Amino acid sequence: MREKNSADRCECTVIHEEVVNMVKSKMPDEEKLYDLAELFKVFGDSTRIRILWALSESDMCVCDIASLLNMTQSAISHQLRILKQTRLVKNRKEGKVVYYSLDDGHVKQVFEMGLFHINE
Amino acid sequence: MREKNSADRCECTVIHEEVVNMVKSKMPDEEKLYDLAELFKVFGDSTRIRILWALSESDMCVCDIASLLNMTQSAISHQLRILKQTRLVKNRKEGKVVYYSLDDGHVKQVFEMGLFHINE
DNA sequence: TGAACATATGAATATATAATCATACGTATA
DNA sequence: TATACGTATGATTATATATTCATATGTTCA
Repeated sequence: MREKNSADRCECTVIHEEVVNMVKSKMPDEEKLYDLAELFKVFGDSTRIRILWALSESDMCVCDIASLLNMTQSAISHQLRILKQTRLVKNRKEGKVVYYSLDDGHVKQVFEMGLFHINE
Repeated sequence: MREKNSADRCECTVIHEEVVNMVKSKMPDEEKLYDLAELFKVFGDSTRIRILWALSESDMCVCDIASLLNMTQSAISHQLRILKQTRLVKNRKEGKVVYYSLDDGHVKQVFEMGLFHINE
């Protein structure tokens, strides 16, 4: 029955039904794959990735980052919010100044994985 | 002089000029970070990530994938083109049928890295 | 050769999202 | 307490991109 519905939607004959069923049984939860895509999406923007890279070198305040990347304070602040929501960065407030830093060590590992691929 | 320009753009005083200069000297090439963002962007779509995951289980033809993911053949075909351009998948033709498979082993590693983060 | 089918693709549409702009908020200090 | 400054944020705009739709391409087989 599920196959029928799929066939309706994909408008083509299932060529290898056994393969499809096997793969379907092994696929992770839909939700988990969506979360994974969301995580990668955060890394998939050059502004955010440059912010993350910068923070892997040193904690910095919003103004520092804006200066470093030659962008407006507002643009940086918006992106930092996204990075914070994803728990990739955290911040601490000292008076008027807010310092941002990486929230965990995985960020660097994900970077290295990506560069490894590119450098081939 | 570079600092002046940055200050113009970021519309705020550089708070820690030494930090900014230090980080600036350690940042990878702009181009490399853009490439990295582009790579992650490809992973940052749930359709593409589900395709990649499926192909990590078994080679499949376009029709199989469309059936598996309950999407149209056209949508899958468009996404496969992007995955092929990024050299994440490759294909072989057998008659009318085109079989897609992962182009290298890094894909799986990148997945695992991402899931590791999510599962915390 | 013509019909059927698997796949690819250009154009159009719909939606997501990054940057900008104006402004609000919070803190230090004069 | 008024001003200056660092930061945050809602609304708008501009752009990117995922999907759909219609159709083209290429292959098999009768």
